Amino acid sequence: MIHSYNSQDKALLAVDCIIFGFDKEELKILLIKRDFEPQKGKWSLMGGFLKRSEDLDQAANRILHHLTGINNVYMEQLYSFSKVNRDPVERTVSVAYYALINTEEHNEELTQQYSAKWFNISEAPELIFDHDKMVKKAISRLRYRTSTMPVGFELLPQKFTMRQLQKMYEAILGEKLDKRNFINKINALDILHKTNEKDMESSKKGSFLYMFDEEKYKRKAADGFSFKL
Amino acid sequence: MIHSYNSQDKALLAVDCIIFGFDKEELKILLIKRDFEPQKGKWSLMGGFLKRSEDLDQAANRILHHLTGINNVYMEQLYSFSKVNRDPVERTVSVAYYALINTEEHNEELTQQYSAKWFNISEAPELIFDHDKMVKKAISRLRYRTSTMPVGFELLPQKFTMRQLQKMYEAILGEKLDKRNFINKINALDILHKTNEKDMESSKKGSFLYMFDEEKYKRKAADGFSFKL
DNA sequence: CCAAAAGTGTTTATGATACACCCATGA
DNA sequence: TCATGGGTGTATCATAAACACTTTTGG
Repeated sequence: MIHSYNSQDKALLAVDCIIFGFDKEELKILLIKRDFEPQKGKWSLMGGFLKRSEDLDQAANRILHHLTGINNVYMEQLYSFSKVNRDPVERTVSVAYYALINTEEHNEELTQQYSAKWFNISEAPELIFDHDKMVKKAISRLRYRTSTMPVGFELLPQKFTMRQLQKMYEAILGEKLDKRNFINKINALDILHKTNEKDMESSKKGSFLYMFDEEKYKRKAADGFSFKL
Repeated sequence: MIHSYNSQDKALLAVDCIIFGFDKEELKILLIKRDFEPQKGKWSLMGGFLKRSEDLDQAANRILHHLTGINNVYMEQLYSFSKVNRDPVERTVSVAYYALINTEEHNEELTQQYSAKWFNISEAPELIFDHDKMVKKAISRLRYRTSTMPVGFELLPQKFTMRQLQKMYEAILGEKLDKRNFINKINALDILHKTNEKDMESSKKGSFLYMFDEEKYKRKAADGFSFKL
């Protein structure tokens, strides 16, 4: 075994982002239509290459920002994909990240520049390379994550109704939930703040708006409380 | 954004292996004493660099084989570590893998060549670079994995007693389990095969040896059964 | 006055936990 | 005969799941 660094092969390191959004009913992903080879014209995840001056988290944030104009969102490293010929042009290892963003907040000019489009996860087109695998893995990780941590609020506006929250969880988990059990569970967690405001759009009666109380959650978490949906 | 591949920075891609073993009482990791710079003489994980001709899984297996002489063990990709200066010599991104092996089966000549040594996880020395972080993450992943999949049998001989199995889970989870509840749960899973043989080493009465019935598990899993310890 | 969504508790079932004694055997 | 670990079942508790009616109000 040779331990000298300079005799080693180097590889291109890419970062691909699975960008999740939610639009009242369905979980969505943001895809771009490639305007460059290879596979020009096909749909793919937004990606880019790692620079010498940044780590992978920074690269993922930069790439997300390029496409959406958004910073400071929930992002998590998913997995590194490395099949030798996964990219036909050059040996490239890709580290996949997934992000949760509020679809309302992205910069539409930018996404238009990239011919990006939101797709329901159930209706997304076939993607290039191994990107379909990445998406599949991202959904599975997201399901696990949302059931063990208060992750997902990033997909909603700051103030949201219980029904919106429930629909979001249903979209992520891919199953219907019981309304009363859901509310009981969420209330038992005691990490939401009920505002006095009502959302009047979805019904005549109106429904109360809630906010995620991150500080409260952090205090409880530090105190040994463990989130479990 | 530039899409040409050849204008991009390349990086060294390393693979580091967290190698877990179990010796009747304690969860252990196999560490090597570095005989090369940087940090010569310090303890570290076994690692190596990705070659052009292999993917990360293959690299991890190759590296594990180099140190232990073992092939075909349970291995799982953990996470990619990429802090810009994590390796002082050169920009290196390291993909961590963890493996579960039966400590009885490794090749001691090889491990001696590398000045490798087994440490109880609670007594392991400080490691170079970010390897401590890797180990911590590996333990946490291992705990999750063992409680949702029949993973861990790899740490035991093919035939094992209920008590050994329980001790193994206790070592991984870091907590004592109730003997009766444990056996009830394992039996309810119905994925072990009870042999007629007894292990006579640990007691005068002797205790029955069991084997993991992988085929049975696979059939059940394909049928929607989900492992839950 | 009625359609449409909001809000609200209790009962039942299931799974998790706690717990103690007899058995077999070699020394 | 006794010390050591092996083996076994039940009762209780906690959490999850099932379930239906009343309220509000804009049209």
